[in-house]
Amino acid sequence: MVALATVEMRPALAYRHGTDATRSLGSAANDTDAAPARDLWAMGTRQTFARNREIYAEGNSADRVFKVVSGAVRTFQLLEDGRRQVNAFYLQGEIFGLEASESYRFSAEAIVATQLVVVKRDVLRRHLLIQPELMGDLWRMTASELERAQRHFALLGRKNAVERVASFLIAMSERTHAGDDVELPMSRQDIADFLGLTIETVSRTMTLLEEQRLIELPSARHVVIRNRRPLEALDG
Amino acid sequence: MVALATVEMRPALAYRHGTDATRSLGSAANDTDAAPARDLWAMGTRQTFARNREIYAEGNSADRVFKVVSGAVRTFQLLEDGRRQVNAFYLQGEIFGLEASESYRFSAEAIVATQLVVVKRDVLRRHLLIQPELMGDLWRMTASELERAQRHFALLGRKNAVERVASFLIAMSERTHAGDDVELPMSRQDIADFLGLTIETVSRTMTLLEEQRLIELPSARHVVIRNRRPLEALDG
DNA sequence: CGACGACTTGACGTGTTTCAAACGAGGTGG
DNA sequence: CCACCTCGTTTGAAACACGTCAAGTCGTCG
Repeated sequence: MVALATVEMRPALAYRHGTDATRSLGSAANDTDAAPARDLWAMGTRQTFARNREIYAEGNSADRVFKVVSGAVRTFQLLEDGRRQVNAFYLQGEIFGLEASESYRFSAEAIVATQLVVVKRDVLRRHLLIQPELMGDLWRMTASELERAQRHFALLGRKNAVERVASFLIAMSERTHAGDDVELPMSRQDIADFLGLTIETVSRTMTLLEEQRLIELPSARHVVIRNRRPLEALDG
Repeated sequence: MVALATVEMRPALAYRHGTDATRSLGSAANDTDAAPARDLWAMGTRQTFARNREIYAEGNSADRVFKVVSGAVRTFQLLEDGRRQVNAFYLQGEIFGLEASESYRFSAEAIVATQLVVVKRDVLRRHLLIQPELMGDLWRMTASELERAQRHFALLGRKNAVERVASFLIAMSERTHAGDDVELPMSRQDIADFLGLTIETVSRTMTLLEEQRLIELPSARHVVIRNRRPLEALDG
């Protein structure tokens, strides 16, 4: 798919691929040129959501983009028969809700009490008129989501329960950048629906990893990575 | 994710979402304004690949974009232990190989004898300097890929073998737009690696669908959809 | 302290994988 | 033209991983 990003547009708003989306759309770093209103997120409003509160629903008009200030968010789809597919989790500094289409294709909920920066579509649109090179950033953000989706998809394709849970824990530990201590904001059910497993299998697998001394479980939501290498070996 | 597409850039190169990518990047329709070299693909070169020939490998510099003229292409990743995850199939008129990063994240191979239009990254880059609004098209193309990946991912998440195969057949019949007759260019192994199943399960499932009169199988690669509704019901 | 929700553990059932063999279409050579 | 080979596909039987159903434990909050 042709890497153009660095070529025709100066990376005023550098996007670090595949990792966090913190610095996208001019949030923090690389603000070398001091054009006014370069930081899109500064134009946003803050909003807090209580645990399990809906942020938007699938099918709603996609009129806002969000960035997580604190807390955690899940996006998901409900299948007719009640099965739920959790599409992604978004943690501090990560961006979600950017759609190329008219409406949201997933629902979004706060997993725990969550603070967000919200930018309205109109604002983003007006911003784009002034700064058309922002379009490149939108592209890279979507590309990054695509990469994440493809990675996740490879995981669901041909991996067993242990590999899935291990991959998940490794990914979480990398995203929270808190070393070997991982505080999970989401429930076992969330994890299960994310990994395409049942809650019981997730639980049993966690216990198994603990028995094998790969992790410790001081509490259900607190995981300590004890032996990272073999855990990463289970990953891709 | 904020629908901006139709707002700040005129859809010189309309992209039909989620379906085929034929008309993207100015190939055919909507060329209302007759700027020179508006059709990017006209600037490409043709290239043919024999069955099972590599088009590019994972990790190669992402220096070309491709459009399928005839034939079919698969993109995939190989896991260390030899397992293969087929990421996508590309049929006539569809575009692949567009990366926002520096290198290809999948390998691509011709499934059957395949003719492609190839556009070099340099050409696309130069094109973008003249026509920066093309960037919006790149974005929409990536967004469309994302949508496809997410759809596929929901499929792998929580669906059984029958549902997966049914979804696959429905999707193929829609993409080939040849009514109820679907000619499958890919092998059972390709399908299995795409759906996250084994070749035996795919085969058994096909037989099962035939026994239930939902499809006919004049030959292994030729599927006739006999009863579309119940098949679609198995889909999402 | 008691109750509720989240998580864990156990026993059992089942769908998919695994291993193995047979089948069938297409191609080659006698 | 038929025997033979090959490769992809189908079919069968058994093993296994994960799901299901059910009970129990843990932690939190009133």
